[in-house]
Amino acid sequence: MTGAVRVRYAPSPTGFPHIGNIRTALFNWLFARRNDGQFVVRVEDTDQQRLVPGAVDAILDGLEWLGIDWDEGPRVGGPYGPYLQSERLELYRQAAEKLIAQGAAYRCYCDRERLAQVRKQQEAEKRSIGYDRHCRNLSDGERRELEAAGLPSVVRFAMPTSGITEVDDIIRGHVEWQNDLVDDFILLKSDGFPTYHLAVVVDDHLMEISHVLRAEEWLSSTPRHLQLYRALDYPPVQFGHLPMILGPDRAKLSKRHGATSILEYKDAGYLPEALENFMALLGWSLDDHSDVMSLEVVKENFTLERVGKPAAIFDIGRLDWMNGVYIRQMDAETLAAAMLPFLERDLPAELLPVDFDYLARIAPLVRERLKTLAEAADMTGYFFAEELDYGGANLVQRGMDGAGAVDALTKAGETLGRAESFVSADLEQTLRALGGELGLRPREFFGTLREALTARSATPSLFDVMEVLGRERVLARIGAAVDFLKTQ
RNA sequence: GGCGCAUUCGUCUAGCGGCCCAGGACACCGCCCUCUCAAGGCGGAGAUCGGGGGUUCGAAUCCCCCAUGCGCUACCA
Repeated sequence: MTGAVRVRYAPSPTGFPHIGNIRTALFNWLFARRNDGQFVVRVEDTDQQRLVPGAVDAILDGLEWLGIDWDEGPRVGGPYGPYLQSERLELYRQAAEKLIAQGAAYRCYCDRERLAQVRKQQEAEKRSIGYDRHCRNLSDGERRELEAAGLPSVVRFAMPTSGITEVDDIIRGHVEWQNDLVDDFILLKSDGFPTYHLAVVVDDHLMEISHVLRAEEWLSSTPRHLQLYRALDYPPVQFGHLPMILGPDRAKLSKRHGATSILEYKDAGYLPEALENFMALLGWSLDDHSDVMSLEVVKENFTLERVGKPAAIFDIGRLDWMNGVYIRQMDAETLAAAMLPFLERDLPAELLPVDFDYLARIAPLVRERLKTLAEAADMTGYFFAEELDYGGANLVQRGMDGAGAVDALTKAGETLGRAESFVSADLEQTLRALGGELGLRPREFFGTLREALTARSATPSLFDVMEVLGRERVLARIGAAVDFLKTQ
């Protein structure tokens, strides 16, 4: 890598950042960190009409949640600020003026109506090449007249009408376009705001960005940017167009694909580590066998050479698996702490606050069963409940009858009441013995006990559950189950 | 319609001329473990490498054509 690496993530606050946007941020960050470079965040808020309130914070909060830190940008400042394009309008205006002065850009007075007309016409003739350059060849006199009439105008770039523009994209390789097929795009809108094309080139230059790593949807705009670099006499950056991330329907990721905002993944119970690991593997790979790896490992090994070209389809099932892997790696305390906010959110209010020490003993029992933290309340609710609802419980296991179940539970209660140890392994031993005496199969006996203690058919190991519940709760629940059976 | 990019199991991918009649992972199926559910272990099915031409002793890997998908084609980014 020659020269200092400075990359940027330049989100537009016209919506909430989805996996694709964040993956772009992640790759830029990875590239910066791997190459001892700087990572800049710049907000591209040049579309005043489509601004979404709160989007900037959602983007920044999302990055912070993931631990993607930026060296310069909103919230942290930096020597190349401001980092909000809406506060840099003068810079773009100057660039546009300079281009006009040297004949590389011109004012265009065409209104939307005429533009629509031109488009319609071209469509009918099946030759669409964008703006027809109507205002490009206006005489000075005509310009003065239009200006005097006070007509609103935009500034358009005068694309070369011959030759080609070529780029050696770090990821795509050599790509070229015929200049006469690129139309005279708008630089400055009539409201004085720049378009993306002008702003991105001016800022990337002024902020001394070395590499532009962005999604592939921008590849088609690259000849425009390259021509702008040339006209402005800026040394061009290195471009790298990242593969897109598509929804399961193979279309560009959007709201209809479920969770859109990165923060929604947080609420859905995904761990930042898992999400990052998952995203890193969307378009990048380390080798032929590594999938679960820490961000640290990804960072150490991240190179653009190993970024793929084909678009990737976002498969939430794989994210679920990855999340489960990371949950299983957590120790009891950490998992409990991670589960806590979800329990506070999802558990019935009367069961709060949650006793953290109790939670920390529950955590290991559900650790290998959780795919997301959002399942925590559902999976652990019975530990906290005062009373269980046996309405849907299967207290009488197949092969037993009601009387047998009452008998089994009663005997179990008596035995447990005087058990010396309430530790899982000991409980298992005594209950297995009791089950044998009662002539019940483990499946029947433990199944009935499980339902009595949890009102569920699937739980962690019965004896572990009993140990954590403790003798008092266990006896109370067995008693309640017996009462329930007797009133049936 | 024009321009551009892409194309290996359903999905994420490995592969950069012979190690590949294609490897790993998720999901799926079966078996084992087992008090249920998971987790874990073992095994299975699943890709004629989009199709067709070349180049080469030899191609998933290089070239050409076609098809398909996606992106751009806005005073949106």
